[in-house]
Amino acid sequence: MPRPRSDDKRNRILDAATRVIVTQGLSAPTMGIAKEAGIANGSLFTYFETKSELFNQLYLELKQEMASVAMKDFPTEADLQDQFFHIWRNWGTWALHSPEKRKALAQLTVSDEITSETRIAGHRLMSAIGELLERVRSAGPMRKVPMSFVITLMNSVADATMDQMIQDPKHAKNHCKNGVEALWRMLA
Amino acid sequence: MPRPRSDDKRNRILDAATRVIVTQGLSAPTMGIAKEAGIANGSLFTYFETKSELFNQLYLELKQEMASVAMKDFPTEADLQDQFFHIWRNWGTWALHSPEKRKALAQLTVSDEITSETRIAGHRLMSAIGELLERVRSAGPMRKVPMSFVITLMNSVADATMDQMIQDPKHAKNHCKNGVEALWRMLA
DNA sequence: TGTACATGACTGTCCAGACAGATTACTAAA
DNA sequence: TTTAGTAATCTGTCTGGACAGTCATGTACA
Repeated sequence: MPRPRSDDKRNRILDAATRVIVTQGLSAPTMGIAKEAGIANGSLFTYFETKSELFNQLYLELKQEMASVAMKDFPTEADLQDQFFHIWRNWGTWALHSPEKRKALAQLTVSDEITSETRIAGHRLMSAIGELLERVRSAGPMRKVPMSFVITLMNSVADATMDQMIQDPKHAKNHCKNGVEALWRMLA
Repeated sequence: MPRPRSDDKRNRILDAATRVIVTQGLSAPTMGIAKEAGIANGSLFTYFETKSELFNQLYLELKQEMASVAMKDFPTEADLQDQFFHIWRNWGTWALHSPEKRKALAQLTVSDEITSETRIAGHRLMSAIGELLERVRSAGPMRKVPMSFVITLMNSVADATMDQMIQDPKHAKNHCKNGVEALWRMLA
């Protein structure tokens, strides 16, 4: 057997990319990412064929994390509103603890390096939340509004909320509550 | 007097930039913008010192247009909700007629080429709408929520609405109504 | 006729990705 | 346990292309 590729190194590259993207944006040289990860820039390309590939993988990784964080300790038996508040709190906590990951994800989301296949795969990761949202939508004032619109709305309110929490962490809990209540008024 | 700089040419550059940004993103070569505007690439730099400068100017120009479109035929005497619906309809119409400008503006907004001074100047252009929004906020369930948060929320709902309208123009009017009603439930 | 704009070839810089040689993890025969 | 063999990764230098901005020359307006 030949020399194996290390998962650890792959993760170090993804982590490094996250950090570098936050400070330098998506135009950051691969060289910088490699250096930050503690490897030669050439090695980066054995783990990710192209820079674009790296960004797409990172997008999925971050989206994945965001989805699984949201569902942590999910209260299966609680009522719909409590379930929603739960997810919201999880997101808030995550945003406060990993502001870099969130920033990087935001940059990747608006980038056109991310292919539509990657985006679709990303959506699939969020399907559990989508189903929950669907149950809220179909019973409220937005029952005749396309689901895609409702998803977009939820995402933007969530984003705005997390921004506010990060910008003014002292009242984070309050902002979190304000955000989810605003969403709830909108769709329930 | 020497040969004068032409305002027309300046506008042609800004228009060209809008179009090129939509199809190629902000990394579009200045060469392409110049060609699209029908001038030599060198000339672009007599009108805008740097590429960054061009983008900042374009951002302001678009923001300006968006603000003035919003206030067109403003019903000074109507009640608050009607005034808001009016603005919303104007935005919708604009989005349908100038989808390119909207896309370009969206790209510029998230770019870090746009300085904070430019952003502040951009906000000033929207102050009329801000004051209106303030009157709604201070009388509703969000009266204890920071204005900055409310502005962000309005912007995201507006964005989501316009996206939906462009994506499915047949039911644009409906989507427009759905959007503003969602906003209204949220803050009034 | 002077002054500023217009032009497009040109330059210096930057960077993604290739490459050639060094290194490593692992296997299997001795 | 040692050793030789193998196939992959790792490294850092190198290259080819792209691109923002310059500049020398030409041109048009007052």
